[in-house]
Formats: sequence, C-alpha cells, structure tokens
Amino acid sequence: MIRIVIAEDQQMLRGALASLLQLEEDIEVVAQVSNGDEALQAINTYQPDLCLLDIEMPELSGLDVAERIKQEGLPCKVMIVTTFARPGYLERAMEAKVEAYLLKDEPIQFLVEAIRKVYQGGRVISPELANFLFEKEENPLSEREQEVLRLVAEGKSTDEIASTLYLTKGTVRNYLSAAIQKLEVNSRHQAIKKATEKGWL
Amino acid sequence: MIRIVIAEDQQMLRGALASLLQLEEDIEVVAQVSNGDEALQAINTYQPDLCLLDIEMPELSGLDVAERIKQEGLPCKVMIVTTFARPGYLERAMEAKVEAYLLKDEPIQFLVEAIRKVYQGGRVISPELANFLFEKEENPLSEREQEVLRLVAEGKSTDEIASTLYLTKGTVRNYLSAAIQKLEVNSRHQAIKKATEKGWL
DNA sequence: ATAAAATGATGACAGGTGTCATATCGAGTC
DNA sequence: GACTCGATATGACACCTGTCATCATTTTAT
Repeated sequence: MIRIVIAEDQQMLRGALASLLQLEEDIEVVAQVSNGDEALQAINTYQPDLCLLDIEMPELSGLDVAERIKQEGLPCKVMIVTTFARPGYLERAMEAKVEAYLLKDEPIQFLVEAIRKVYQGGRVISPELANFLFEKEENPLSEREQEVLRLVAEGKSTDEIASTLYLTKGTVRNYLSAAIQKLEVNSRHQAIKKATEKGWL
Repeated sequence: MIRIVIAEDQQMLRGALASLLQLEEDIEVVAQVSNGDEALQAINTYQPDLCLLDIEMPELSGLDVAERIKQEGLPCKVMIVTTFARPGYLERAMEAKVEAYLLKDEPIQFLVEAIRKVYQGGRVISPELANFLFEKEENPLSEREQEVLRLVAEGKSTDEIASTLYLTKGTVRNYLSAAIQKLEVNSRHQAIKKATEKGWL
C-alpha cells in the first residue's frame, strides 16, 4: 500500500485527485492539506511514503516544503505537481533532489503511473520539461537584484524600495538597470515579467 | 440522465472531474474539451443539457462561450467554474444569464449538487461571491482605456501602442492618465493590476 | 437642432526612469 | 601585498511618464 499526502490549495482539484487515487487498490491517501505549513505537519505526523506538492500555495511554497523535507532527511519521497513550466522552478526542484516534477496538464493516469514508479525508487519528469534539463538557463540575477525586483513586483516605488533596503534610490536604480540589461528587456516591469516566467524570483 | 460537456484547459482537472462525474448515476459526460472553440463545437454537436465552462481558456474564454450560447438561444444551460472571484467576471456572467457561477475552491460534492439543481431549473452561485452581487462596482473604464491598458499589460511600450491603434503617443498617454485616475492609482502598471483583479479587462 | 459626451490631438511642465562613468570598501584569490 | 569582484553611492544626461489646459471633430442623447 502506497501511503500519500496531497498538498494542493485548490479544493476542487485536491478533492478530485484524492477521490480518484483512493480508487486505486495500491494507494491510500492519508491526508489532504491546502498549504505548505500543513503539508510539513502532515508529513511529520503520518510519515507517508510520498507526497504530492503543488508549488504555488499559501504560507510555504511546494518548493520550500520539498527543500525542508530533503534537508531534514525525511524518508518521504517528493512529487511536485504544478501548472507552471518555469525553468527556475524545475531547477530548484532538481537541486532539492525531488523524485518527480509533473505538470497539471498531464492526464491522471500519468500521475498514477508516476506515483508507482516513484514508490519503486524511480524518477519522473513531464516530457515537455525534458528540454529544460539540458538547455537550462542559469539565473543571471544577483541576490540584490532579485530582492529589488521582488519589491517592484509588489508594487513598491523606487523610494519605498530604497528605504526598505536601507539604500539610496540611486543604488536601487542601478540594480534595476543591471537586472534590465541582464534580462535583455527595456523596463523594470518587463524585467519582472520575464524573471517571473523563468521562475527566477 | 443529465448530459454534460466539460470545457477546462487543465487536463488533470478536466479528466478528474469527468471521471468523478461519470461515477454519478444520473450524470453522463458526453464530451471533454480544452478550449472555447471546441466547447462551442461540442455543444452544437452533442446538444448537452448543460456545460461546465472554465473562464481562462485559449481561443475563446468561458465567458465568450457563455455569451454566444445565450445569444444563439441554445437550450444548453451554462455553469461557469473558475478560480477567479473577480467582480467583473461575475457581472459579465450575470449579464449573460448563466445558470451557475462556481469557484474551483468548492468541494466536488458542491459541484455535483449544483449540477442537479441547475438541471432542475435552479441557479447556483458560490456563497463567497454573494456579496459581489449587491456591492457591485461598475467598470469605470471606457472602451479605449481598456484597449490601451490591455496592450500595456502585454508589455507594449507607449510608442508601440500608439502605432497599433493608429494614435499619437500623446493620446495614448492621455488615455492612460484617465485610466490611472479613474482607478485611483499612481502608475500604468498599478492600473493594470487593479483592473485585472476587478476583471475589467 | 442643440447640448453633452466621447474621441483624438498638441504642447508644456515636473518628476520618474534607465544609463553611464566613477569612486569607495571589504572579502576573497593568487 | 596586489588584484579582482560584488555591494554601495553619487552626479549627470537623455528620455519616458503622468498631468493639465486647450482645441477640433464626431456621436449620442434630448
């Protein structure tokens, strides 16, 4: 019996997956949760064989949860199940050594088979993502540049960012300028768009 | 037997819903499609009792499909099933006189019951959205202002927008300025954010 | 038919933004 | 110890942006 925990914030999908997986004879859904914090708790409590983690959830992202599980050396295998084919996400997941990375655009049957493969010690990646593994683009942004971009993304002004980070606004503009050039775009907002698409924030 | 068509672009959710609904004795899923165009075709072909429409799909949005169904006077009842609690979406849906508007954050059981109610002539709205029906905010943006904002959202520059719409850049800035003031924000980008949240684009 | 909106344009101004050259400082590296 | 690199700062410049006043034209409403 494969014991699993499902972490997914959209109730309808979470419930649907749980019901369908429960129908499989060799699978038992021991817990369903809707955010990253609860996911960690549930994994500690139930010690499942593996967990399905959505990435974009409240509190802790699925990637954060994956990293913690691996750091703490928990035996629970990790399967990321997400909408987003972002190179940066995949890279973080690979670095955390997760067992699978699937897109929600796969059929359920693919998920079920992936679960069995992972349980038996295998690894699975959605075929659409296979390319990303080779032609992987490194995140060109420095820590500071990411920080500044994140704040712009939240809607903050140059001045607000400057005081948040205890910098002058000139310096903030320098970081933005550097980021804009590294990303080969023309404005801070295009920079945010591109960095977000790539999963670099 | 309630015959339904499911239009939802995320394969995993679509398949899961189809499988689960199929398990209900009084429901038959006659077609599953992944975009708005196919939805219209399927509805014409199969003449289902009702259809589940996601809003954000390729080609035609679920709202577009709903409007066409109602304009053409097709007997198919329409249930919108979406992630987004945006007042503007709900308003468009109400104007199109759809039979139901549900959030994907509802449990499946809610969906199943809603399907039965709608089949029997009822209407259903996710409880979280009930407020929006009363305190409904009108879209304050003119057609032109929306057009310009949409183009900014695509990442176009003022000059590009000007030549796309055959306007001078001064005029483009005027529309943006008007939109920014109507939305009570400080920049074109905040304007996009707010308008998008409200479902006004 | 006439008033009121909406559409489109222009020019001007203040302030924001992106770029660049340049300088300092500290942490590594050779 | 000299050198390089990243983080930080400054000042200057050109260009972009948001606002406003003003005007002409076309649509819409009464």
